[in-house]
Amino acid sequence: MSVKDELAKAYDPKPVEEKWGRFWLDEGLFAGEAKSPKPKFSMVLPPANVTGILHMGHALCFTLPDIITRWKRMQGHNCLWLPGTDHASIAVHNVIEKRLAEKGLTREKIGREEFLRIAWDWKDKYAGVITGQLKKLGLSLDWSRERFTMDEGFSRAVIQVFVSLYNEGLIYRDYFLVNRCPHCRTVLSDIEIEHQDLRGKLWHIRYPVEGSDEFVTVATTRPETMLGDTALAVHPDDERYARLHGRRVILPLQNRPLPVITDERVERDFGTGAVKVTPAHDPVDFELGKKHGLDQVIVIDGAGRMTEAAGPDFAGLDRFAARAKVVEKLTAQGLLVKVEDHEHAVGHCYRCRSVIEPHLSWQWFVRIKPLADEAIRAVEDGSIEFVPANWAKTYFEWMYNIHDWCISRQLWWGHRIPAWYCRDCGRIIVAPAAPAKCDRCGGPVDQDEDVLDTWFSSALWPFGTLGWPDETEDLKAFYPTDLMSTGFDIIFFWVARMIMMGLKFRGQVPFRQVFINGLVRDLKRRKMSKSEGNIIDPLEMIDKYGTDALRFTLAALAVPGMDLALSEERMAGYQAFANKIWNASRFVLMNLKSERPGIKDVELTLADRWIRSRLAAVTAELQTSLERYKFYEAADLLYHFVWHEFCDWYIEFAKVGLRAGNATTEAVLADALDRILRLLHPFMPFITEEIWQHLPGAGTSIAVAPFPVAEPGWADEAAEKAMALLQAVIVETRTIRSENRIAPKDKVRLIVKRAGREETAVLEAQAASVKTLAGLETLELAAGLAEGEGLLKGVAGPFELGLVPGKPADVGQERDRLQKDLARIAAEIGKIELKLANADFVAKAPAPVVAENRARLEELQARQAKLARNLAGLAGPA
RNA sequence: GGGCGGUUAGCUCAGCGGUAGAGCAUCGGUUUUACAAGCCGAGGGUCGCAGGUUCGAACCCUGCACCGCCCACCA
Repeated sequence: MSVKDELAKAYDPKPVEEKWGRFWLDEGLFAGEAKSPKPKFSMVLPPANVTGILHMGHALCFTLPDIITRWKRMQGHNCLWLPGTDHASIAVHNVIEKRLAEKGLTREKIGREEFLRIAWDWKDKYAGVITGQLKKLGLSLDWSRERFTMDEGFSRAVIQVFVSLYNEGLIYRDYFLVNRCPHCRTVLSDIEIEHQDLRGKLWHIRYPVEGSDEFVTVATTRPETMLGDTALAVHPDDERYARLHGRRVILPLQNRPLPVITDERVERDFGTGAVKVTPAHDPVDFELGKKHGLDQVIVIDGAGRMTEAAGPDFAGLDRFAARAKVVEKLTAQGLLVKVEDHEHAVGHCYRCRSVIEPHLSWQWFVRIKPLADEAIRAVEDGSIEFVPANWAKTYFEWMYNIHDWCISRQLWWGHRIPAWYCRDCGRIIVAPAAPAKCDRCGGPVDQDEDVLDTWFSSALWPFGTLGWPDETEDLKAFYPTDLMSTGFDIIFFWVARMIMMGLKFRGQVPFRQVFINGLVRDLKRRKMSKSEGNIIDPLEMIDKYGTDALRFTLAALAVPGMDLALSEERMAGYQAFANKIWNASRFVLMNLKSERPGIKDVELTLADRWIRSRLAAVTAELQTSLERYKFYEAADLLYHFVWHEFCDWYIEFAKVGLRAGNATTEAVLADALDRILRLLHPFMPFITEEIWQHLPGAGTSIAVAPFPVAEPGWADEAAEKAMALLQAVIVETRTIRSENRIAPKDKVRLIVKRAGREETAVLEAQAASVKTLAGLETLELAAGLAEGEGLLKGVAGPFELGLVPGKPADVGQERDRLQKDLARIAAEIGKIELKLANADFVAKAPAPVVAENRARLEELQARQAKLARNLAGLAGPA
């Protein structure tokens, strides 16, 4: 491609994204190398849910690490970023079972085998949707290593982990009260339950005391569970109920005698101080039941319907219908004392939002404490670092209070539990492959019907994807990974478990750092949700504003760990930025001959030296920001530098140099653009690649071009000071013009009173540039400004300016402005004088601070004097 | 009940001990040959409240208020 190729007048992202997206993949630029002398940088992408559709949360969570990866790659790292998908068992079940239901079918009717066939078809068809959408984000993923949590190798890893934990006694089977979702028809772990405060009722029910006319009143939020009561509990020291110790009460509706037990866990102040105990349907009661040896009567089944044990009046009823009927019957029998409003937390399924039912059943559990202890240590000793650090607290809080993890699910889509039960002797065999027969009695065996929690398999993602349990080259080269980027909502679900499993099975942490990004919200700070209708769809945004604009927006809003408020306006702003880059590049390319001229130091103009000095500084600052994952800071830095320094000042100065035929300025311009593109590339990969490829001497791809380093020789304090001086003169002149309504086409004379020798020399040398940028007819240096000639006066740094307009100006505005300025300066002077008058300040503040204040005071006083003179000059002739 | 975060310009947010910042929005000017998705200029804030530490506090400490999350077995 040659420089002569015209760039379109406005940037059109679509063809560019299409072209380079394909190019990067075709060239294999993002493939990690198992054998490489370069330092490695590896990450695994949080596996995308196969039922998923790309949303803004993904866009954020993936764009930020992509910035890091692209940056590392350009710095010469051997980068691997491995993508993949997650089988998402409950979500897939919900989708498929809903479809079956539409045809009047259930999974039980079609059977396990047929169901799995449908699920695999479905997965093959739809997993591509999410991965296709991921590709549109321009992520530098190594698709040649894409994995799926149920692919052959990964499944082998899952089974091996299960077997090995079982053999070590870290996985066990138990008859336990667990959470069950009646809708999804599976049990769930504790963290899959979302507690929500609901306004409910507290029903007060009288239980007759056996062999007397007395009653005891208990309070409950779930009257239907009383059918399964097996005791009544009071606090041992509660004198109100001392008379009941050792006696029995009669359970209404069931006419069953219940023992009265005493336990310190009963809160005397809550309700009536007497509590019904239902070991099969309440977690606390379950424990009380175990402690006191109570019966466990199951009155609600796994589908949320009342069982035979609930009695003929209730059997078969839905739990909520049963509640109404229980209340009705109690009322009829005069046993309902009162009903109070009562707000309390109710558990809901995190997938379908149904009310959770405590459910007594045989399940598999991970004995988690030993794993958690190691995982806690890894964060405590800094082997793993949370960014921002305060998320470690959340992690610790959960880890210290962790409960055993229920990992069996009554579902079919997933990794089937590798446990077999002997039909004859009941022996449990846990093995990687099906045993032919019982190894104890030779009887036939049946495999456990359940599958494993999806999170059990995703916990192995960082090493399972790299080939474990085989000692592959990839595993050796890329484990442990360097960074994990994810949302705080899955710290417990996923991050903590990866740490535990990584340490257990690799003896090493799965990643060095965890970057926690915030939630994407709308401008009113609401969570984005379909029902609210406030979704900002990333694909739609890409379509409207371009991927680069979307990425830059996300980066610019990304304060580590903080939620961000996204708006389309913001994206439009960064689309404009992309366009600005585009046009600045067009300008540079238009002025560039087909080969880049060399840079001769002696030919460097002041502006050339200045932009190189700034470039060096910005490059260094960017480095710091990225190292700390301060994406917003990095984005802001680049935005400001490119737009307000490179475009607004340097290009304008360079025009003067170019007109004079300065080849070095041409070269500096091209070199600065080249560097700017490379600095921007991690944030805006597409537009930077497109433009960069137009530069003479471009390499294969900007994605593998070296990331700029701050050139130590480019820092140039003198140039920065001189530029500040020129900018002050130019801005002051423009302000005077604007305030006095001097039309831009009116060329004015500017008279500058000479100041210090060096400063005056700078101005003199740069007169051509100043004239162009300030729109001057002439720039004259004088020993003083004539008074009373209707000069419009201003102050710029050490200079006093006098402006002579072609036409007489409206001086009223100017007077207002001067007066305002003076007032402001007087206030500031007052503040500083007060400070300096304070003996404590002068004595105790560090010397440089005091000196700074003195200098500032002097400067302000000088400015005040000049402005006052200007005002007086105005007042005269006006 | 425990824990975490927030409160700074109209909006969204930086700043976290020494002159209050950005983007957008607002107002005024402007078709200057890279860009009107532009250019030039301007206005706008006792940094939630009350105490304290300090020569000095938006920033550190204490308390309070209001918002938002997370965890939790008062039925």
